[in-house]
Amino acid sequence: MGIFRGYIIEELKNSAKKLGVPADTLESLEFNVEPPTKSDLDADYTSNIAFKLARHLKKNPKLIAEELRETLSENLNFSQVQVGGNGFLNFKLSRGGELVERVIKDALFGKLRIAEPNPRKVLFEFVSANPTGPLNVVNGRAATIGDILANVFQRAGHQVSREYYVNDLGGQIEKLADSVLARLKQLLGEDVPLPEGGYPGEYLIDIAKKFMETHSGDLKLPDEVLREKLLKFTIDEIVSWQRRSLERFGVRYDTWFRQSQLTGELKKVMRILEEKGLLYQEDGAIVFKTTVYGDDKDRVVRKRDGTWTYFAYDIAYISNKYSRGFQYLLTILGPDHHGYIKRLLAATKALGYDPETHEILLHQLVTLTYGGKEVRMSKRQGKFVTLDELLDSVDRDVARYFFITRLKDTHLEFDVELALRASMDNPVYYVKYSHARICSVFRKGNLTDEEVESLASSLNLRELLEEREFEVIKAIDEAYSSLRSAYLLREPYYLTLWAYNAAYAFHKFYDTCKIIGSKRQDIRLVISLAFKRRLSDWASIVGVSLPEEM
RNA sequence: GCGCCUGUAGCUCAGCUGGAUAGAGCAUGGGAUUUCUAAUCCCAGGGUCGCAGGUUCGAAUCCUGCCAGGCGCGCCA
Repeated sequence: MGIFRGYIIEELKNSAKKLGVPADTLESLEFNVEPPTKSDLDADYTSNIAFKLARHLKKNPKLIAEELRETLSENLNFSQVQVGGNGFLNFKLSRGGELVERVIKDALFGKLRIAEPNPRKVLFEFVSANPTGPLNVVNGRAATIGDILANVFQRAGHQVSREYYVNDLGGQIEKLADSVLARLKQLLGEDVPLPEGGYPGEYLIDIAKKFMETHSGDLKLPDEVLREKLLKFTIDEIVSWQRRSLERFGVRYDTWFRQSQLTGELKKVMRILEEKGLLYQEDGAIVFKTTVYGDDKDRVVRKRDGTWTYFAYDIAYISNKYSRGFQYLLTILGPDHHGYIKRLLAATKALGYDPETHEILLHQLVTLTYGGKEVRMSKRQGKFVTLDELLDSVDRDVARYFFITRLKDTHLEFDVELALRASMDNPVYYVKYSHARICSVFRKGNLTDEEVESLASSLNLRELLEEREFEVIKAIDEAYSSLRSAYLLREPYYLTLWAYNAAYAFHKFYDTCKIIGSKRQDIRLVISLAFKRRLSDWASIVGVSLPEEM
C-alpha cells in the first residue's frame, strides 16, 4: 500500500469515525487515495471518500469533505488539506517528519512486499509450447508475464512453483515424428518427401544430423523402432532448446512436466467422471458432459479410434497439480485458447475442486514491427521469428521490459528498430540511466553504499526536504502501489509504469540538486541510496539488470 | 452466426470497481550544458474518447444497438 497512502487511509477512517460513520460501513467503503490526475493541483494525494460516504450519509459530498477536513487540519503530517471540486479531499504532505523518515528507512533496509492474509502454495504454468520447434516471440511475452507475476506472487508471501507442460503426445507429435524421420531418410540418400501437414522447418535437418552422428548404430533398425528412438531424441533436443532459450531470457522453471507422465492419472480421473455419471458414449467416442458445469457444449475425451484427446490429459493434469499439494493454480494461455477456459474450469469443478482456486489468464498476441512495418510470422511456412533470433539482436532486458509495457489484454506492437536504438527514446535505458547516475555520484564522492548507509544513521531524517528531494521520496513509496496493482490485477505492466515515473522523479532531482560538495550533500546521498535500493528491489522482481555505468 | 480482446492526440498507449478542465511517451517546434555522464531537464502546439441511444446530480468509464480490427469456435494440440 505504501507508507504515505496507508497513513492517509487510516487518518481518513479515523476522521470518518469521528463523524459517526459505523466501523463496518467504513470497512466496506472502498474509497481511493491516489495521486491527482489533474497536474496543476497543489496536492500529493487525493481521495474520493466524501463521494462514497455521501451514499451512506445521504448528505452532500462537499459538506462531508469539509467536515473531514476540519478534523485533519491539525495533523502535522499534512501541510495542507483542501476540499476541491465537488468534494475531493486533497492532501499535501509535510516535506519532512516521521513519515518521510519511515519511507527512507523502509527503502534502505526493507523489501517490497504485499500484505496477503492467505498465502498459498501456487503453481504457475506458462509458455508450455509444443515441443515441435523453437520458441517464438509470443512465447517470449508469455514467459515474461508468467515469470514476473510469479515473482510478484512471491512478494505476497505465496510459495510459488513455475512449471512448463511438455505436450509430448498426440497428433502433432506424430507429425513431428514423420517429419524428422523423412529428414533422416533424406540425409541417408533416400528419396522421401516431407509428409503432408508436417513440419518443414530446417531445424529438423539439424536434429536428424545430430542423431546420425550420435546414434549411428541405430540407423539400421526397422522403421518402427527407429522412428520411436528418433522421436524421443527429437523431443529431448527441442525441449532442451526451449529451456536454453528461456534461461537465456532469464526464466527458469522448477519443473518440466511431460504429458506422458499422466497416463496413470488419466485412468483415475476418468473413473471419477464415470462414477459421477458425467461420461457418455457417442458414435464410439466418449464424451464428458462439461455443459453441466457451464461449458457451451460437451467435449470428447476419447476419440473413436480409442486414443485420448488433449483435453482428457488436461483433466488429468489438473487433478495431478492439486494432488501434488498445490492450493492455487495459475495458468497463462495465449489468446487462441480462450475457448478452452470453460472446459478447463468444468473439469476443475467436476473433479471436486473449487474453481475459484484455478485462475486462467490470457494474454494477447505480439506483432513484430521493424520501423513501423510489420514482420509476418507463420509457423506453418516454417518462417517465424524465434525468441533466440530476437535475443540475438535485442538486449534481454529491453525485450523483457518491452513485453510488459502494455497491458496483457492488448495486442503488443514490438518495434525491433526502437528496441535496438539504445537511446533516450527507449524507456528501459531511461530507467537504467537513473541507476548509473547514482553509481557515478557515489564514485565521484568515493563512497560505497555501506558508507552512505551509515551516514543515514547519524543524520536527522525528519528534516524538511526541498521539493525535488521530496518528490523522489514520494516516488520511492509509490512502488508499493504499483506492486499491489500488478498483484491484484495480474498486470506486470504497472511495474514498468512505476519505474518510469520514479526514474523521472530522480532525473528531475538530479538535474537541479547538486549532490557532491553541496551543503545538503549527506541527505541527498541518503535519498539517492534509498532510491537505488528501491530500484534494485524492483529490478529483481522484473528481472532486469541495472548498470553501474552507461 | 456465436464467443473473447481491442477502438482515446500524427504514432504507441494509460485512464475504464462512474467524479475535478481527458493524461504520458515518441514524433514536431523552442530553450537549458565551464555537468556529480545531456542516454537528462524545462516550455509549447496537438482530442467529435469508433458511432448512436439509454441509466444519473455527473459517463472515456456502466447498459443496449451498430461500425471497424485481431483471435477463436475440431474426435488438432
